[in-house]
Amino acid sequence: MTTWSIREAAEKCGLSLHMLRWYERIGLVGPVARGGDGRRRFTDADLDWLTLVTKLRETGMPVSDMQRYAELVRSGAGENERLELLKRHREEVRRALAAQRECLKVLNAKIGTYSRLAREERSQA
Amino acid sequence: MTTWSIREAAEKCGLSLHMLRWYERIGLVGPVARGGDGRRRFTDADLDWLTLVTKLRETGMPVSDMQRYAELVRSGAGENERLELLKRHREEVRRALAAQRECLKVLNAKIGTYSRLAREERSQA
DNA sequence: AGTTGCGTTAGAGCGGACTCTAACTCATAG
DNA sequence: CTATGAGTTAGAGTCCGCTCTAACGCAACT
Repeated sequence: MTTWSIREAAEKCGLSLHMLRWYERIGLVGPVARGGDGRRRFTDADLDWLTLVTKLRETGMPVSDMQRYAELVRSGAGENERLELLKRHREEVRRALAAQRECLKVLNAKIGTYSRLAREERSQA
Repeated sequence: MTTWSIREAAEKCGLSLHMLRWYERIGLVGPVARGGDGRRRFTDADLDWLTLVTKLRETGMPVSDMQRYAELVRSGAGENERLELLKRHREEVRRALAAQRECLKVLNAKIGTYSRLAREERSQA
């Protein structure tokens, strides 16, 4: 089974070395296995998990919620609560999505008028 | 011309009294006119601006960028830089939008499997 | 006259999420 | 055999965006 150094893992999942260590410390991932020299050896499963965690973070799930979720997954139980957490976050994401779309409309309109102004100014000169 | 107390303004734009004062302090809005008693009187223009500001914040524009934008608008100049700021933020919003969509897919899949598990468990009992 | 309520200011404090530092251990290269 | 480099830990520090506090002013009610 192939495993990855912290550096490789960082590369693969787009997090910094600091973040990987910190995520492990706070229980957001792992505990990650160590090699004979005491260094982290990330498995593919670790990386998959990190990919999920990254997506959740990127979309604004609070670290504390992710900690709770990770804890439940590690314990192998609490399916109901896990479902709850995911559903709650999904609602959050949907809300945010709507807000982004709304804002995009406003931005497009504003950018349109500014660009129009610039064009007029140029043709006037 | 109708104007609004800080309380009414807060109600209308969904920000707290604290936030309205703070936004003014840091130059994100106003300066807001005062009545004879020294209290704020928000105009409709102020409220429109606050609505925009709120949208920008909700979609993650940094406060410092909004300060800069507000400063330019107040000065009445810097159309190019304003355009820049808006375009940059639009890119950011588009990026976020894509991330949210991506995450939503993952969430739906995960929620699907958890729900399926729960259903099976129930029917097994 | 006093107390209640809404407002004012400037500044301190807080919570979240990193981000960096110091001190240490190994392993390899020169 | 020492110096370089990649890793380890625990803890301190930083940045952002609020959020709260203290001390005060004014006006209306009782």
